[in-house]
Amino acid sequence: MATISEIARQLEVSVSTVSAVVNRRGYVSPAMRARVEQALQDAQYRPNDMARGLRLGQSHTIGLMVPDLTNSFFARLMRGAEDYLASLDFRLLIADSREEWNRQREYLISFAGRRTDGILLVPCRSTDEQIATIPQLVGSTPLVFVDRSPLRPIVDSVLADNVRAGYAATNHLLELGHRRIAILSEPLDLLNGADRLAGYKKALRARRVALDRNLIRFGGDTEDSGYWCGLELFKQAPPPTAVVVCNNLMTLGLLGALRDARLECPRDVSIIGFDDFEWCPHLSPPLSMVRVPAAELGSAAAKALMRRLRGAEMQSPESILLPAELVLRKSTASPGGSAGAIAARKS
Amino acid sequence: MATISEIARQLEVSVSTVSAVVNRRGYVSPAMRARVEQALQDAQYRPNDMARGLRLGQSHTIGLMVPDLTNSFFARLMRGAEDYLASLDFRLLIADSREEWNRQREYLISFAGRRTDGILLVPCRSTDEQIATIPQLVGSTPLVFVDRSPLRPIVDSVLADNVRAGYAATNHLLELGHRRIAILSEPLDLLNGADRLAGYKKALRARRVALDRNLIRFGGDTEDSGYWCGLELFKQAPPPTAVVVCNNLMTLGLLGALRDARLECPRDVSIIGFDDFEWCPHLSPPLSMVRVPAAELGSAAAKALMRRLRGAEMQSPESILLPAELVLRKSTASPGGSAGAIAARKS
DNA sequence: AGCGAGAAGCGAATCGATTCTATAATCTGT
DNA sequence: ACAGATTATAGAATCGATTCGCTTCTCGCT
Repeated sequence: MATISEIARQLEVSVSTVSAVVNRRGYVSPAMRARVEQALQDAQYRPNDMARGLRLGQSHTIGLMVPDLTNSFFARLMRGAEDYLASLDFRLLIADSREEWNRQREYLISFAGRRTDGILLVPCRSTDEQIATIPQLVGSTPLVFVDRSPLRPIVDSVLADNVRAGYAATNHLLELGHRRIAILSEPLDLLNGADRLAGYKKALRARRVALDRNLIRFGGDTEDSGYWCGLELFKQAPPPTAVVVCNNLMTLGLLGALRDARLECPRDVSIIGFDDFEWCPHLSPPLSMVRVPAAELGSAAAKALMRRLRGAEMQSPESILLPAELVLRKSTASPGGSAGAIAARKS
Repeated sequence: MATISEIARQLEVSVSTVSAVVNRRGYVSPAMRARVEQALQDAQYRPNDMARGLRLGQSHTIGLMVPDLTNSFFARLMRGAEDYLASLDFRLLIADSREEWNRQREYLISFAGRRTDGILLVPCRSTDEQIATIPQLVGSTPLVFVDRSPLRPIVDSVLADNVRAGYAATNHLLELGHRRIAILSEPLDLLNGADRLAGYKKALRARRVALDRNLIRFGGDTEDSGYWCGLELFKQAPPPTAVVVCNNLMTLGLLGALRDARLECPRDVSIIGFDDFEWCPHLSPPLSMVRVPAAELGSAAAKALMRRLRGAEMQSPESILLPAELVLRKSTASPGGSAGAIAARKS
């Protein structure tokens, strides 16, 4: 592939002239410009981004790490970030930690090695000590947490308003008349898991419904964990009449557990999940969900990161909350068994 | 972030010595090695990949472009490629063309600019002329088509055995007794769309069932196109009793069309889709699918690309076909209406 | 003692761009 | 016609690594 100095030699001009043409800056006569542009065309010249990045000390690249790219929630988040960044002519480097700290670690080091200008991180589950090492891994690269963040935020974060979302989901079930409401929570190591559970507790307290520890289960971000936690829940006597499920994969798992326990939704048990996805309307039954605005999280995070990049270096960590929306379909009903699909409303 | 020469100056040694330690090559005394390693540790040194790549003339990076990252099929394909490449210490640069030629074009140029060592391309729908320009966009970067390829392959490609898959799906319906079998095909600009349709035709011919042009519809890779094509199909008199749908998004759309046309699956119409996905078992009804081995496509393509990279430059284009598998659930039955779930078998 | 081999480390060129400075050429106004 | 400004181009340093060749030093062997 042609280099700028090859072009210059061939034209018998200096590299600085060719560079001036490529970057449209400096004084170049129209005649010279035309001659150079023709040569660039002919040679299929593409500037070497590594050389350019080395010289400029920046790569025009943002790293984005998510815990599971096959989860459409994160794919949509990525699109939101990509749309915004592409408009500023930044490229996105995508990495998938698969919820494994070691992968995440390797990728962060790789981001640092490539000198990405900034990093958007949906952190994988990890211990506090691991989280604390992140700044050392990425050096001085600006970083923004998206969707998930450590309990004690160390840098900017962009999250859904999970307390309100958890509250709204639980409250909807309470309004339908449920009193034995279970929750399939995420681990509490990250803020969104903790916040959703907090919202759940808050809603119960507001209605003076006693908290039953047996109705709180902790799963992971897998279908399996939803399945097994679900089976355990329904083994209890009396079983819960409704379940709040804190992410989409666990929701699918719970659906499987219902099937195997020969329970019908929403007749025997109501379900409300998190992280709406495209095929929810086609499931049986069509699932009521808390729709977390994935794409908006991505773009808002990208925006926050860019703000850090240009100036604003030294400001204290900031946390942005985006509202989530309750989408009601057919998986929730009154505990008696009567159909109870209620008009959708904002949380 | 520390550079190699800063480390060298601080230690009062030459950069070549530090480099030798970093890369474990050349003669360095144990004492010196220890001293340098300590300094590297302390300074959190990470080699600058841009500088290294510039010098070495290679980036240790492979570009992967897919038409839709929110489609779990492509996400799984990506994982297959990533797993294999990570084991060789290559990094993956992921791009999402969103089925738009211009995006794909920009990303390919960006890949070339970064001097990716190779490219894995699931091409977006495009005209023959557009396809023909691809080699110019990427220069001499080795390229492998994955999952989709142009009708006349110009470089290596790794595909599913789509003729056999289309044949198997259609044949299954024929065996159940269907005679009016529609197909929701993809456009014929790329090989897999054409091949699946060819398999369909071949199966009909083998059973001496006449081809009805009205039963062949062309959609895109969207839920919408599946919905509208589906509505049109069922407006006909007599309507088809079964449909082969050539990708997963159209399948979801068709499901919506069935609902709106008040048809029940499989009682009124049988459906068999392509590109199995995780939540198929939870749909209503659980969908029978042709499972295309997404991860295997990804890893096989990565493997083929690496083969090109080390030697084998000058060999003629090669095409690898991977078998697809028929997964039968509850969306297919005999046309009379009797349930007809049949034990799964290999295609 | 003399010689060569190998070890240990240094210095400089190089990759492909950008950009500052220097210089040559042209133009402007009086 | 000439000082001074402006325009057009060339040259060289620089970014952060790698790597080749060179020098110096230490041994071991005869």
